[in-house]
Amino acid sequence: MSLPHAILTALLEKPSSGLELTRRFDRSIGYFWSATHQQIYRELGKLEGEGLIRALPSEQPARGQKKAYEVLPAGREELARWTAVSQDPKPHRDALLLRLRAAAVVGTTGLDADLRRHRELHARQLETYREIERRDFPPGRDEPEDRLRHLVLRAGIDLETFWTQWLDHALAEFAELPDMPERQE
Amino acid sequence: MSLPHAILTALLEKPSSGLELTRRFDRSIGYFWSATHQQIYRELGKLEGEGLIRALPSEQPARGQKKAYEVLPAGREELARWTAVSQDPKPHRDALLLRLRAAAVVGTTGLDADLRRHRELHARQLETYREIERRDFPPGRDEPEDRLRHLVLRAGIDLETFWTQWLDHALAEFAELPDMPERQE
DNA sequence: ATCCCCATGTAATGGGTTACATGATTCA
DNA sequence: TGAATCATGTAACCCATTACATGGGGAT
Repeated sequence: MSLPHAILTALLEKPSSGLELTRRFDRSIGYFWSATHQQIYRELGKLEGEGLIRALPSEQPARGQKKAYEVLPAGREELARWTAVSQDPKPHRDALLLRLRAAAVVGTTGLDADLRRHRELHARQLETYREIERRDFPPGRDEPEDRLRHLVLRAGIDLETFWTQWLDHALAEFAELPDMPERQE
Repeated sequence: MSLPHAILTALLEKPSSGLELTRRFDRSIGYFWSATHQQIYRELGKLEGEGLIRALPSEQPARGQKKAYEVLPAGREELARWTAVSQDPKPHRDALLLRLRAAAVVGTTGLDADLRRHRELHARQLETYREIERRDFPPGRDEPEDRLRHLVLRAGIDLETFWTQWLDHALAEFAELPDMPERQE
């Protein structure tokens, strides 16, 4: 139940059309709450129906036409309410860890290539985050909003750092391991 | 598409009934691939239909009766195939980070209490992991299967360590922040 | 007998993913 | 005018979540 609130946040930061939102979900918000354009359009329709946002009164709302939305006061209130309310952390799901556990039973054949690939993906994401940090949070500025957003970015940086290091560790273990073909018991 | 493979792994480690599987998902496998008993029963039915597992031929399969399953050779092959195949990492979704970003716009009221709560939950999970490590991986043993499973546990330990530290950091920032009521712009 | 817990399920709902459809604009 | 791209959507399917249902066994 967080997609609508992700959209409200993004729209408060800057009123946008569906496609602009989609692009911003690919870049920034989506780093910790991903969404496809289909989800976004569906949700924009719902939010408008509930009176939390409205289409900016400009062009004709025909099919191929841009339609920008802005947040209404009710939407801002809903977001503030949701932000303040206590929520339990969702249980994780990590397919790579699951595959390692499976590999302990059926053998590690083929896994290390993918571990290397994941390592590179995480390293690249880490580099992306560091660029954003250099660009958006140069030393010196410290408005409260900046500090909060920087904190979020820091979580991303530290998580990607963890994963690259852990994968290095895992690959080192793999190098020492006997090949572990899948043994029929 | 990983739940069936999580179940195959668990059943290879030890043939079990639906409820036993549910309990083990609550304890160990579920730490990185959670599932409820409804999901598990549904999936057990599917896996049996596909000929990947079978019910152990023992008791009568009446409604209130235990029914244990074991993995068939086809199931082991499917798991080995899935383990070896390259997979893209799924995009994350983290509601807490999203709430922080929302807080940068609508104010931080009420958030720090929940940050503290999350910190305690992560600290407790970390303690659980450390106990498992002491119990299951005492110094000295290093069968290949153990090293893989230990590697997975290490990921859990390091992730929880990261979160407790990051939340400490976040709470320290909050303490310094002006109260940031939600300002209407 | 009744109550509670164990064990296996069914049904309804909702969100996410993938594939496809349609109109508008731009450019060769 | 035809192709490519932008922009907004629809539809179908799958998976996860929540609530409920049913039967068996043990304890008081």
